[in-house]
Amino acid sequence: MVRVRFAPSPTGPIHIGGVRTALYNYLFKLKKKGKFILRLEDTDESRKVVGAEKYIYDVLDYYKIKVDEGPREGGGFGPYRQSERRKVYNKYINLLIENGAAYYCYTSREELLQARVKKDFSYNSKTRMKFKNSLSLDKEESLSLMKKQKYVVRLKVDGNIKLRVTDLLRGTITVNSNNLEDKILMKEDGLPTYHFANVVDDHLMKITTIIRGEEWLPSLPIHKLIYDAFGWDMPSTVHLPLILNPSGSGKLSKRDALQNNYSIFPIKWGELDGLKEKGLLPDVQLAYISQLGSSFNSENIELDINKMSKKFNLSALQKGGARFDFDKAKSINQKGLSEINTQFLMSEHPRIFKKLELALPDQADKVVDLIKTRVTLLTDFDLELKTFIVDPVDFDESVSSRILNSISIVDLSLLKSCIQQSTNDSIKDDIYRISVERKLNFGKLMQFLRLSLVGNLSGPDVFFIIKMVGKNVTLRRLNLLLEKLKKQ
RNA sequence: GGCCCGUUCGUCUAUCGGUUAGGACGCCAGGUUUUCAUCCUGGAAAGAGGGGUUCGAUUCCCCUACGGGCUACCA
Repeated sequence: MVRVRFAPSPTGPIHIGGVRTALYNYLFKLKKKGKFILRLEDTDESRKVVGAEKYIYDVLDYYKIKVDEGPREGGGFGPYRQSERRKVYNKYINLLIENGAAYYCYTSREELLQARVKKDFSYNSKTRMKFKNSLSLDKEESLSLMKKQKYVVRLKVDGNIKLRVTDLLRGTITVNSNNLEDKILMKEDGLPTYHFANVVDDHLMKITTIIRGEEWLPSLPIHKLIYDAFGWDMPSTVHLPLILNPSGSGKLSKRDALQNNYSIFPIKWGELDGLKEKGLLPDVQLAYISQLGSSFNSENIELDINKMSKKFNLSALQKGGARFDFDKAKSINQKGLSEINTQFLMSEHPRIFKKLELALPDQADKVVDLIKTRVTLLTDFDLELKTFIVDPVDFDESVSSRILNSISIVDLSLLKSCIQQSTNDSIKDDIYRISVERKLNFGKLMQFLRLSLVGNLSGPDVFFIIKMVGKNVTLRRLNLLLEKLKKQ
């Protein structure tokens, strides 16, 4: 049974990199018919942010990623918040101390800071005896210090050992243990560090495959040593390439997103807009992210997460970092919108279509049916729907003056009676007949009609607009423009 | 600085030693459309550099360069 985990730390809004980690874990779980575990890595009291846990759940709900076991769902391997697992960590750290794989360290933060002034300093097999710890002191001294002051627990890493770790994506990585530190496993506050909690929990929660970001690759040898110290098998690992800024350098940043009007967050966080607010459909976000840094889902893009999972394969993953490209996401969104079920779209985003439904209760779905094929982002609907909701206030004067150069206001006014007497289906033919009879440019007449309806020369088919808003509104708008021009 | 990972069109990627190096987004041109958008057709555009191995290297190895990550009692 495949068991994967998504293990964010509730220190703020998760961003698109975290979403991708969650997505790949979820796709792998679906494909393998396994379990998806949510574990909150909240061992840093000082960095905990109120609302961050809720945000994680909101985001998973938004994407319809279902958690099999987690803080809210429960499950046989809980608790699923690391802050609630102190007893577990205490038990296992004692095991390591007993078998000599870990030791107590009484070195203060200040002393460490001082030691680090030398830039190549490392707390390891070569230097540890210079510090106060349970290896350098005799038993009584150590015990009395433990009572008197705060201490941490460190992993005892033996020197000059050739370590081999294997990553499913990157193959075997060899590291000399001299390059590793005696990492802190338990902090002064009695909570574990990431390295320790992660290993203990992954083992206890029977995680079979760890899929996480590349930033964890350097600590993999440390984790391997901890597994070895316990005599546990290490789960397989996949270290995903990082998502990089679209331009410039570095991993995806909030700043770059703000400057270039996109977002690295899924949904709103405080004042910060998410990709949702930027107008991307949730399915589209996932589909785009799924192909970032992999060749997966790039041809015949699949938006349905269940169908996506059938095609999913770890071998499609790329090793190099990938730049985020909002334009590509937009293009997928455009396709997604044109194919989406209109009723579903309208019910999922009531706020966008509320005014339209009030203005044209009977025609709203027909309008949306057409407009969804014309827009790229959800946020584009506002402008496109406006024509069907309110009369235009401003008219493009460069267009009206160009038309008046070849057609008089009197002739333009003929459009009114023409529309008045026509049925919806015959308007086009009737206007064409007038243009022939009066030797008027048909194109210009059409432009004028469009100008009156929309305010400029863009927008959907003129006769579609007339059919939707009705003859009365059409005539009103035509009048509005004619009156305005007469005054000039 | 040290350690680790990486490097194919502007961007995301295909290629598992022999290809006119393919696709997608973006860009440019043309077509369809009464307009705009869509849609259709076409175009420009890539193997970081240097050494090997090989009949042959984008593909395998080494070096350099460049990019990225880690280097906390943060995850």
